[in-house]
Amino acid sequence: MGVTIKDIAKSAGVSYSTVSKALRDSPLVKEPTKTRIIEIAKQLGYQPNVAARSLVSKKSNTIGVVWPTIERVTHSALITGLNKQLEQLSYTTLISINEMEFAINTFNRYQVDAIVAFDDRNSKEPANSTVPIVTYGIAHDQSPFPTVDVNRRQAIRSAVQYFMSIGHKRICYVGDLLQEDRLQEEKVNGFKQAVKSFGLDPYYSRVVSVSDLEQYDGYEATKKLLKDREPPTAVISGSHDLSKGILRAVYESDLSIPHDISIISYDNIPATENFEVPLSTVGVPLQLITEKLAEVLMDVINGEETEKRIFLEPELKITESCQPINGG
Amino acid sequence: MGVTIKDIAKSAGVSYSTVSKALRDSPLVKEPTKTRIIEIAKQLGYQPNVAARSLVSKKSNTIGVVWPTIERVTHSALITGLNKQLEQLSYTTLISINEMEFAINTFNRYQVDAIVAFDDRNSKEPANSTVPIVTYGIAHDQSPFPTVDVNRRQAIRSAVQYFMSIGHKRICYVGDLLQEDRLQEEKVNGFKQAVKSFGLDPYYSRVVSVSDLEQYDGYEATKKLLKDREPPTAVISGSHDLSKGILRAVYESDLSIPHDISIISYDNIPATENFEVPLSTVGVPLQLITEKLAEVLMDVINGEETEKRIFLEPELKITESCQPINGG
DNA sequence: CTTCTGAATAACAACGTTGTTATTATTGTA
DNA sequence: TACAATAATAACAACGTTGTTATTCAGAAG
Repeated sequence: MGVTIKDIAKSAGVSYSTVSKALRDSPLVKEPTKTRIIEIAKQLGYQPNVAARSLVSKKSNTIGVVWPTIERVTHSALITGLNKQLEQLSYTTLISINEMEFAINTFNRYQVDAIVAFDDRNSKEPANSTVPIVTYGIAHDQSPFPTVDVNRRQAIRSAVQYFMSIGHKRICYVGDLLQEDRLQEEKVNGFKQAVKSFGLDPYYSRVVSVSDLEQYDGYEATKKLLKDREPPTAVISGSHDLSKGILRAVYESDLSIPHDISIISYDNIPATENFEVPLSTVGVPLQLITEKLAEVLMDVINGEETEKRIFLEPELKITESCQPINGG
Repeated sequence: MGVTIKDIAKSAGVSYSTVSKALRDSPLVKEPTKTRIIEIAKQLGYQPNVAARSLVSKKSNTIGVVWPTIERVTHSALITGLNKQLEQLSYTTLISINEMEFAINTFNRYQVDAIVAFDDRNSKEPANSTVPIVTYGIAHDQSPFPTVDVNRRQAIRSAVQYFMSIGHKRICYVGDLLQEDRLQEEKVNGFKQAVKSFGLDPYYSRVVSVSDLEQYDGYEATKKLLKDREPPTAVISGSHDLSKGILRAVYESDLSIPHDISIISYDNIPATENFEVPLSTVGVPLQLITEKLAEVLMDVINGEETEKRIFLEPELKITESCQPINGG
């Protein structure tokens, strides 16, 4: 069925070891022979057998991604980016949506070179794994593997701080998820902490809950929020999708941005799509995250020492969606 | 690094071939020896090396899923279900989000036993693959691989037919996507065809476009729709999420379901979550799809002949969200 | 007390590849 | 012309596993 180097060898009239070298572009094979062999391989539609190759070389050039929460969209953009990043390093990405322990066992059997695990709320400590693991998500101290994480707490804090610096006193955060979600919790905590340490009045500067992170949830929450006697002058949104809904609700209430309300959105996407007003954002650009992840992966593969907790610092990108409180 | 059967053999004082047999539960090994070996294997944390195993057995017990459009949520529930289904057949699922041809090459190198490819609008004919392929999506005739598909056209047609049978004359379909998406097109075509062949007035029974399939899009479209002088008495929704928005918009307009408007939603989920009124649906239950996919996969793996085009017929589930036009 | 039978285990080849070592062909030099 | 030295290719072992074949050993039968 599958065409092997032996088939090519026979067809080219050389030994199979020569074929192997030719295909790996070894200098030990004469140039004309090499090109002839490569040509034949292409003609026969040869695909190297990973099993055989990784059996002898103990390398598979593959990264396994453990992603049990496929249904939550959160990480899909990140995984897409990581996939691209790794492709450039000539690694192939395989994804398992099974439960963490099972997935890790699978990848161990497959001898992938490293594993990326997305932190799940109910993930047990990944069992004994021969393959090195890198986790992404909330860095908890007990984890024995290097973790790459975004400093979400700091992100929201920066946003609050910025709003205060331009005179805002009533700053709300939209995006508290009722269900347990550590990533969201971090942001909420960042906000509460900031309110406290900056001495804002918690009556006006409060957290608004939503049932999910989609556009409609932001819309709904903001509608309610704007009915307050004294609505906020600045809003921080917990996600890009929420922001879309927030904007919609603001416009429907015949208010304008930034004149009546300033807004900053937590976001990983660098340039936000064409809204009426370009949206200010705070967060770590996706590419920075994937680059760091790829870097750490290469480190653990090459057995190099890595920092155990890597916190990526968010960037604040201010556009016309923010304005000083007494500037209009 | 990895512990092999030879390590176990040494530790148990037997030959490695005996270990292999013991772990595969062969009757050629005496019971006490067997249990002793298994015990040692467990202690050492042995994980069989897939590379070696699939090299000799030419089987990997793995199914590859090609899913380049990870960012579109459409198929995530389906893949989750398929994963479960295959797990029960003791197959492992691996996913690649790379472009079709690349992904198929990868899976060929990995010698997966079969590949499931989700039809992508711009998928070229999958190149020469040693591994059998099953596609899911719109069945186009030129494809040389078995295809499993849902008869979306028929689904929408059934809904129209049902509405007519209970007296509705003004029936709208919400869910035309502006971007090219063959799955959506099928539904729209089913609607248009039904309107024509059933002799409905295309002025009142029309297609409403949305920019995406999310809740807010349904909300927005319906808001506009209800402003018509003569809005429809029945609405067919193109997706579950759209339906949520449609319901919301109807209620906000102080209309009631089914008194003022009847609604049927295209959906793959059998029992729809707790809305105010349980939602009527038409579609093929997810489980039926995954079962069929798994079945076809097993067939192609075992080299059995399969039907080339498998169309799953949708089911209509009517609840209180529908009512005869002159019944209230 | 041999010889046979069958159970239990050991030894070995094979899977497709890579890296190392051995062999042959080619060239340059005395 | 003979002999290194080197280039090009061939042969071979190894990776960890499975399935087949060979060996050992106990007990049964003669």
